[in-house]
Amino acid sequence: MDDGSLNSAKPPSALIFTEGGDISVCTWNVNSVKARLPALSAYLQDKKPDVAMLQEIKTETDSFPSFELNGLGYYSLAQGQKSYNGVAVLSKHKIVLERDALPGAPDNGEQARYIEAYCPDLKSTFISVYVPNGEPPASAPESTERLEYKIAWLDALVSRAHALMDKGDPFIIGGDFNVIEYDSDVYNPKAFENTAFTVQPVRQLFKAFYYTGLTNALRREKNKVPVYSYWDYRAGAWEKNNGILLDHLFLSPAWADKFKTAKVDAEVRSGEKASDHAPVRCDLSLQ
DNA sequence: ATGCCGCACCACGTGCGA
Repeated sequence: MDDGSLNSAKPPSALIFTEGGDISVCTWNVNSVKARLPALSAYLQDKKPDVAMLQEIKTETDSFPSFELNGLGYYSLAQGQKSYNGVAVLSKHKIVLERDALPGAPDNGEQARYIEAYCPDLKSTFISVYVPNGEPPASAPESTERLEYKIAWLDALVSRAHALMDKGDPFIIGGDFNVIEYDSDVYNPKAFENTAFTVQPVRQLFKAFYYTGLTNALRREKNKVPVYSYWDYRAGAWEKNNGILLDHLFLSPAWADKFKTAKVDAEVRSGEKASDHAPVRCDLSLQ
């Protein structure tokens, strides 16, 4: 079972774990792992993150490109579904699957939005999350079903964070939270007023992550200009810097103590066949 | 802004994303 195709051969260039070094972790909504394979490979070779949490792989678990990524020196674990959603964890160090669904999720994990991987070398759990969008479909603009699903999902995620915090072991949650925490996180707050990204219960649940004792890596940086991680493909959003900050890395206390830097690798958004999200990356000291 | 763009799929239109 643990020698399955998704986590099989030892990567040829597996990084040797060195005491006292730094490690780098990132989260990236790739908007289809297959369409993004060239850009993803380039990014992994450029930044060499030790662990990458991916969202919107948009493919089934069995068709995740684990062999290609293995060739780049990464183990991978994926939880996919056809066409939509799907999450994965890549790691230069061996990882084992802990959970492939969020405990207490409103649909019992029918939508692939959560994966939890444990890394024995780093003695830490890494969790990739893709929080539901929550906006109603165009065909039923008044419906609140999706928003209710999002709220229930976020509520379950906060509960999971509490449970992990109670266990006391190090962990990092990375993902596309689909929440606009502050008005300054979006180019045009007015346009997102009273949407599933900003409504009070959604923002409240985002704040609840801080109350569990988690640290938002990007917020440790004092940025003077708006920092975004998503730019719509449409209407020249990237060129106009019409972005939104949606992607975050949450660190458990042990990791927060080792925080060095965090940033959005925004230049990735301008690359060939780019995702509409850029990676968010954090360097951590192992000392 | 009803839309734009890019992605996947029983694919040459439709649903979805944020």
